[in-house]
Amino acid sequence: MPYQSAVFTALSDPTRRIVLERLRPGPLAVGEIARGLSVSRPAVTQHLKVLKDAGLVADHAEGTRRVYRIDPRGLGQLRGWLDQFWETALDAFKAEVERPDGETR
Amino acid sequence: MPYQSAVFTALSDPTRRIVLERLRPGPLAVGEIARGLSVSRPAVTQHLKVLKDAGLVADHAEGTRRVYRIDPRGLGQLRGWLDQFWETALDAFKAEVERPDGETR
DNA sequence: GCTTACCGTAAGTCGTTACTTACCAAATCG
DNA sequence: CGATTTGGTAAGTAACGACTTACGGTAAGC
Repeated sequence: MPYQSAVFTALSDPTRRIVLERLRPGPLAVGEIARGLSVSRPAVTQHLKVLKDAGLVADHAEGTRRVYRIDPRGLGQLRGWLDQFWETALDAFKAEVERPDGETR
Repeated sequence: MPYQSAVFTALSDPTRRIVLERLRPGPLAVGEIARGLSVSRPAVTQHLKVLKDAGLVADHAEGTRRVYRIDPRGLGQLRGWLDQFWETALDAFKAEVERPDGETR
């Protein structure tokens, strides 16, 4: 099960978000992901480990290659947090606006 | 306008997420946010600056106190990213599942 | 079997960041 | 006006994180 905190940590790095973007059209092997990126292949491997621990990608062996794909679970985790937060925060926000003047407590 | 990358960076820190949680029911002054947290008040101020730069909170002066509240713009930024990513990634994911056998390209 | 391709891991380095204490400015209250 | 409350800023430190090069291990190809 993906851990919420791990999802936020994983998404905080720009390179990892680029990796996710590259996987969006479909699965890719590590070398294919690294090709065109500005960092080395081992760096990509390390990023993939973080993304995997967060439940954002999944992998499987394919001969000597290792193919990674988007894992919907991590995205679902984020969506759940956002949906819940969004709703109650917006309610509070509206209630605040409708409150008479500067009665902030 | 909140910058996408700043939103992810801001949300990556656990203490900042706790600050957001504390603001969820409604606006609070800096001292009230810091009270009960495990970090000092100046640390909270620094976190609030990061959250503000990301468009996740907004503030206004109220006498000598400074009141912070959730800013919907930052959350909207995140939601936009997630919605777009979610949709196309899930399409690719489904297409992958329905693909005959191991034809990974 | 030997070479080649592919990838994960180890170890070390450098920059960033979250935190603390100390200090200063501004508004309120007596 | 002086004292108090409130909070942002400065400076210094310690820990973390992203990166590199070097290495080892496994599957495929000749």
